[in-house]
Amino acid sequence: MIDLRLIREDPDTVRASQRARGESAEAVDTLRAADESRRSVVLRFEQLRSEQKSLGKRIPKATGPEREQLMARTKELAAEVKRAESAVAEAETTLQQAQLAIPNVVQPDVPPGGEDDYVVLREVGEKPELEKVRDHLELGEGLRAIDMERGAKVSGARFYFLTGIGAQLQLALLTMAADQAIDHGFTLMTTPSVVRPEIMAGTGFLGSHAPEVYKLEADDLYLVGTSEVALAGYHSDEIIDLSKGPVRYAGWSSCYRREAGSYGKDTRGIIIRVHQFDKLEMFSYARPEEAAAEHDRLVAWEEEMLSKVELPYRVIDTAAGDLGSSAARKYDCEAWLPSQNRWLELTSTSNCTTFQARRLNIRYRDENGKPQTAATLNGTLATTRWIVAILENHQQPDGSVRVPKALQSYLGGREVLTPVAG
RNA sequence: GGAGGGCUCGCAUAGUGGCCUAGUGCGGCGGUCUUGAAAACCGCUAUGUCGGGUGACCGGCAUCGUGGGUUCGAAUCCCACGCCCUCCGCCA
Repeated sequence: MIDLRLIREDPDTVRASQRARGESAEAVDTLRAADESRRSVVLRFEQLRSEQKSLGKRIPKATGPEREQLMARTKELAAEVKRAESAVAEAETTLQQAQLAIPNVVQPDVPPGGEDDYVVLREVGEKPELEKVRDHLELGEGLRAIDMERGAKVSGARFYFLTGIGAQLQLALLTMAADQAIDHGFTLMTTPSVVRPEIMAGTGFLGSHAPEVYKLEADDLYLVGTSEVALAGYHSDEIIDLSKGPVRYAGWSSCYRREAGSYGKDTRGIIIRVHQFDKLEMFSYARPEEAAAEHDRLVAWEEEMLSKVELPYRVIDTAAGDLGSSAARKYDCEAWLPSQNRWLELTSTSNCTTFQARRLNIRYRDENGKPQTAATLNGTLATTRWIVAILENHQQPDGSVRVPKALQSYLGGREVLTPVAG
């Protein structure tokens, strides 16, 4: 939810942001008008209410004709106050709708444009030179690590089993990520997979993302698509202490996504779109002035993980039109995918500035002890999808897969995963 | 699924129509006293929003789980809902 002060004091910045995203700049004026009309009806209500209260207080002491007169006047006022009050309620609804229609203000240096207008910030590592490229599914099936067929049999398309070494590999990866996060001062959390509507709405996923979200209709609850939702909700309606720097959580959870409208896309294996996967997510609460620096730290920690698993990757600065509604800036790390000769998103880190926290009412106290809205940030440290890149980049001609050094101790010292015969 | 209890300014509690401008205790902050500390005593101690000066200030209004209703007037009475807890039942 956008800051109304910004709309009042610097609407041009918001208009520019809307244009960069490819969205309506007029929405800014709609919001300004709603803000002003709300203020005027609030003023009227408060004046009437004030008169009603002060006259009402005189009634118990008044007698005779004075009392009659007061009663008559306050009775009138009661009706007027009621009308004014409903005008306020109406104006507030209008205001809120206009406010929710505007996504977060993008940071000034975010590239404008859509999905393909990202800027590559850096490319790290060497793409492997492979004579014969097997894709991750062929490799995974050879290792008896991935079972798509039975996933579909049991749960439908886009579900899978990780079996044996596949399950072990995921556990190793997530555990390594958790250890790294803990080393950097994060508090490890396992989080609820199911959340209340106000939490899901507060994190911004019920806007344009709504069709992506699983809803448990009978219970009016939602399945989370990332532990970001639960970790953002964790401190909702609280005033937290940020005086000693950002508060950091690492959430370990399964993630659920409907992937509506993506039928027929990326259907092979566990590449891009599956309904369920596991993730280790970083989440930071920070003072707004330190959010950009924290964002840089999050991306650095993602790169640390990528280098530990020895993957060639690049970092892109996502264009304005491809940002989620809560994000003011987003960096993605994409690993090389040999089987498709392209880059595959493995991590995504967003600076949501105060947008998400305003809606969830998450605040901190500034130097003067005054409550201020906090900034929130999130970033991926490892997911099931990383297995795809690891298998493909570290494959060997015989179908075996080299285990990156840092990961070996998490796999009982194994240096290579070898195909199972038969 | 059934039954019961609860929801008040950080925590704990008081408050059954106007004396509530929501009291008290704890905790926290500041001060007095003290060589220092403790104790004691004194003071302060929510959030949002609107308006005015637009500097750390002044005033109004709202908020006692949420939304309605009754009333000149609601923390208090009525209705609906939400959430938390306990017990019983059922259960991977």
